[in-house]
Amino acid sequence: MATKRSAVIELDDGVCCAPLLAAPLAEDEATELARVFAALGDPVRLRLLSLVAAGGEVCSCDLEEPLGKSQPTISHHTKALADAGLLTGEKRGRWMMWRVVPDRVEALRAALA
Amino acid sequence: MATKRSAVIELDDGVCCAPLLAAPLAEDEATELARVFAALGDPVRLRLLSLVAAGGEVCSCDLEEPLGKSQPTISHHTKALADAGLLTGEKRGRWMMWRVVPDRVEALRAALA
DNA sequence: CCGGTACATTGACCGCTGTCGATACATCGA
DNA sequence: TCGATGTATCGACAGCGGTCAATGTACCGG
Repeated sequence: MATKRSAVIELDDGVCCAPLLAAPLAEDEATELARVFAALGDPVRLRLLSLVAAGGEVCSCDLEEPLGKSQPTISHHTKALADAGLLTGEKRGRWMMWRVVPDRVEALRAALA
Repeated sequence: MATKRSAVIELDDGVCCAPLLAAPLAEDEATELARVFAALGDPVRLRLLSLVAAGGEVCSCDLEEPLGKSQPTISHHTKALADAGLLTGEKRGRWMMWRVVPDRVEALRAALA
């Protein structure tokens, strides 16, 4: 389907800020929001996110050990969080440096208002 | 497993308020938080939640039509949200009346701080 | 150019979950 | 008591998603 790729853009364009508890959510809004919440619906990804947040900037290689997961699994989770717009990756040399996207987290908080 | 049932109690006891982005999450905390986020990781449940929030108090029978899902499916989702502590149900006569738990939503917002 | 390193992708396995029809249970009106 | 109504549960099915070994790809040092 064509809508598969990027939930980031749509969310940043306003869907995120529609308060969940104020008015009934449209199906499209609900789908986009659910995609982001689903990205947080895994304990490994939550811990990964908090590790990156704590470190400010963390490379994938430094995540395998504390999370106790294989390298492909780490890559899978970072991709999932990046697709949800919660993480941003920058390739620096051989290392992939990850940072959280504070605006995105804040948007989620706004959606729960 | 014995820890399957209720994520409600543990979360209310403080796990919820551990800010995600401040310090690395412990595995237990991450598991509990992920359970709640996962409950929000479905578009039908998000719309259900917003419908209940908008109505203040809504019975299951009034959810089938706007959500376009069968009665067992509605029951499944209300149970999932209730298990996550986001919904409270009270049986009144033949009807099951649902209300959102604002404290729980606020706890989630706090976790994203 | 070559070997090693960091990461991404693929393929496969398996458990979880959203969905519905059928059925059971509870409650109310007559 | 009986039938009707609102929910919950069960069984089954299909698709999604987390996991890892194997492999591919990009980058660096020598």
